[in-house]
This record gives sequence, structure tokens and C-alpha cells, in this order.
Amino acid sequence: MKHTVVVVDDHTLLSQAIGGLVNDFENFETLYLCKSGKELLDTIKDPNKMPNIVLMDVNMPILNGIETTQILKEKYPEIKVLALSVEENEETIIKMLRAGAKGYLMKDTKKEILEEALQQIVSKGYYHTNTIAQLLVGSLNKKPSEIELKEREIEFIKHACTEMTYKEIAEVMFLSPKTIDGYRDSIYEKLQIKNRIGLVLYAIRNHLFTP
Amino acid sequence: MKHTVVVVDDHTLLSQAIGGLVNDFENFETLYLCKSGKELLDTIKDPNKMPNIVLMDVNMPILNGIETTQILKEKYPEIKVLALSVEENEETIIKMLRAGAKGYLMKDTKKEILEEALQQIVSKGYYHTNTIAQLLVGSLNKKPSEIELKEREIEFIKHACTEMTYKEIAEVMFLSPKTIDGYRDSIYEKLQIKNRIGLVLYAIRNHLFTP
DNA sequence: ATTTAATAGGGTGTTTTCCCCCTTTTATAA
DNA sequence: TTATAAAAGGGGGAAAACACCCTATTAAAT
Repeated sequence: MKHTVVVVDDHTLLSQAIGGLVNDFENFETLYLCKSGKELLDTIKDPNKMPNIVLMDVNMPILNGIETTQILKEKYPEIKVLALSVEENEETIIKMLRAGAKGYLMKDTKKEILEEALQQIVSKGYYHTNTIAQLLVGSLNKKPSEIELKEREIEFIKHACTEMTYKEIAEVMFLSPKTIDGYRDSIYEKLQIKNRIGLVLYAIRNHLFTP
Repeated sequence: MKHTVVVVDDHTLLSQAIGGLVNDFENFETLYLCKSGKELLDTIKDPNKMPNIVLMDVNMPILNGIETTQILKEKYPEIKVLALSVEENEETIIKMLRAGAKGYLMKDTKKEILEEALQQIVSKGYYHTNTIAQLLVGSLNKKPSEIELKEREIEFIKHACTEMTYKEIAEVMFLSPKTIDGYRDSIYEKLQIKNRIGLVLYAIRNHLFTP
């Protein structure tokens, strides 16, 4: 009996193509394809549509890879998630693994590696390349920092990524300009940045805001 | 005799997968895969490795899709290029078509559309979806504006996308802060923006700066 | 000889940044 | 249950940075 795989990616051509690739592997077959995390969660409710492995893109609309993986881990812990992404950002990779992904492949790996990864996830339960392993070890040593942003602060940051002045942001958030002032100051402190440009760059790099 | 196709994309998994997809099509076969425009131009010098069609990603390192397509048009005008990208930016699409691409597919199209596009490129010489056609018509009507940025202004914009103050930017560009002031003002006028945040967003959207 | 581009500057008002400070509410632990 | 401490919201005032005017010099291009 072949192991069943579901591909989740908003780019249809890619999911179809990768689905085809998987079908060529000896021990695996593609069950179906999804365009978003939401679509996967909706479909998977049907017990007949429960795969062994999910090949999950990280950047998706509606419900992204990280959130979807988290939900999968809670509701269907027996399903193994293999992340598949162009995103090389440390934070993202760590978040994805913490969400429960059993492996993380860059989209520039060869199909042989994909097969190898699928095999190992079945046999050993996980697959990690040297690259990812090194990345993680490196990041463990140098990042004990706990940057925690409050809900309201995140909301503010998103507004700060537009041409609005702080006064205008205060208005749409129903706050005094002085409160905004306080948000800004504490965020600058936490993120070690010097001005609003730095804030915008942080927001983009951490996917709080997409230009 | 099948039509030969070369896939150019820096993400190996995707080019392999799409190559496989193409091989499943009745009238087409994948000749080989390339990871960059440079690799394609090097390989294609061998007359045995000349394809009928090139499936070209737009965003690539070394030599991007636009530049590569331009060179192909000059040196090998008989090769037909079909662009394949996630980039929905009008400017990019127009640049790509002007460079000589015979069609432009988003990566979220279905494989049936890909086959259809390949067929039409062989038979009619081009393929354009409604989406692209509408986009082009729309952009012709509303954009007679000639936004032209000078070399030095572009250099300034890139610096403006960092945490540097204008004074610091003036220093690294060996200019008076007042000159920077002038650059800023004329750019704001041209781009119809109100502050530095708007400038950063413009720079990112138009690939002057990548965060 | 006149225009245009690039550079530099002056003046003025607004916005942002950075210091201090305060109250009220909400957890949380003794 | 009451200290006690975070979190969330608000404030004054000053200096720096930014935005928006408008003019002048210089050099290259027409």
C-alpha cells in the first residue's frame, strides 16, 4: 500500500507539478491538491481524505502554512507535515518546525531529495538537511531574546507601514497621539531600531506587513 | 516529432516538476532544465541543445527572465519564450512582453492551461490569457505618465530604505544635505507620495530595493 | 545663447523622536 | 485578600528630523 500525500500550495501549477512528481515515486501517491490551508482543513474532515503526509507551502493566503500546521498537529497528530518553501528566514523555519513540521525543504532541492525526505519521514518520523540543522544550532546559541509584541502594538505597526502620520494612526485606532507615542517608543526599544523606516523593514521581514 | 521545451527556474524542485508535467503532454518533451538565465545561454550555444520553446521564470539570480529573454530574441529569434511567474506587477509583465515573451502565465494556472498555451504558441505564435490582455489594455489607457528617475535619485532612494537619516545619506553620497532635500522633494512630486514611508513602499514594489 | 540638470542653500512649519512624568485597569502572587 | 506588579492609556516639553516652499550657481547640452 502506498503512502498518501496531499500538496498544499496556492500556485496551482506548482502543486499539480509536484503532485505529479510524487506520483512518480514508488511508495507514494498524491491523494489530492489544495490551494490554501483552509481548503485542506475543510477537505480533511472526510476520513476518506486523510493523508499520511502533507507537503505544505509556508506562504499562503487564507491560512498560512504555520497556522495550518499548528491546527493539524492538534486535531490530527498522526499526519506528518513536510514544509516546502522559498522562505529562508530563520524565524520562519523555526516557527514552522515548532508548529510541528517534520521537515523543511527549500524549493531549490532536487526531486531525489524530496523522495528521500518523504521516505525518512515515514521511516524515522522526521527529515532534516544539514543546512537546516546548522541553521537551528546557530540560532539557538545566539538568540535567547524574547521579543514579544502585544496585539495592539502589532496593529499599530501595520498602520505605521502606510503613509499615515501618527496622528492619523491614533485616530483610526481610537487612541490619543500620546499613546501612539508610547507604543512607538517601547517598540523601538524592543526591536532595537532608530526610526520608522526601521520599523517598516522589521514588519516586512517578519511578515507583519506585505508590501 | 515532439516540440522541445527547456524550463528555466532557480527552484530546482519546481523546474523538475514542471519538466515532468511537460513530458506528460502529448506533443511536448522537456529537453533539459536550467537554474539561471546564464546557464541557459551557455548551454544553448550547442546546436543540439536548441529548444523550440523556453519556459522562463521571471525572478532569477545571475540573469533574470527579462534580460535573458531580450538576449534570446536577438540571438535566437526562432526560440519562443513563455514567461512563468508569480509576479503580477503590471510593469514587470509589460517589460517581459516587450523583451519578446510570447505569453505570460501566472504560477497559479492549471496544467491544462499550460498545455493549451504551449499548443497555441506553436500554432499561432503567441498565447495571452484574458487577465493579461485586460491588464495591458487597462494600463495603456491610464498610464501615459513617464516617471523617470535619474541614476543619482535611484541611488538616494536605496539609501532612504535604510535607517540612515538624510544627513547620513548626504555624507555617504558626498552631497550636501540640501541636495538630498532637493532629491527628496522632486521624487515625492514625481511619485505622488507624502513621506519617506511612501518612498520605501514604492521602492519595494518596483524592485529598487528588496527587504 | 538659452535651456536643462545637478548641486547647494535659506526659511518655515510640521512631524517625529526622545526625554521625563502620570493614572487606571488587570493579573498574580504572598 | 491585599500588596504588588505588569499592562494599557495618556501627557509636557524640547530637539532633531522631515517636508515644503523658493532662489542661485555651475556645467553641460541644444
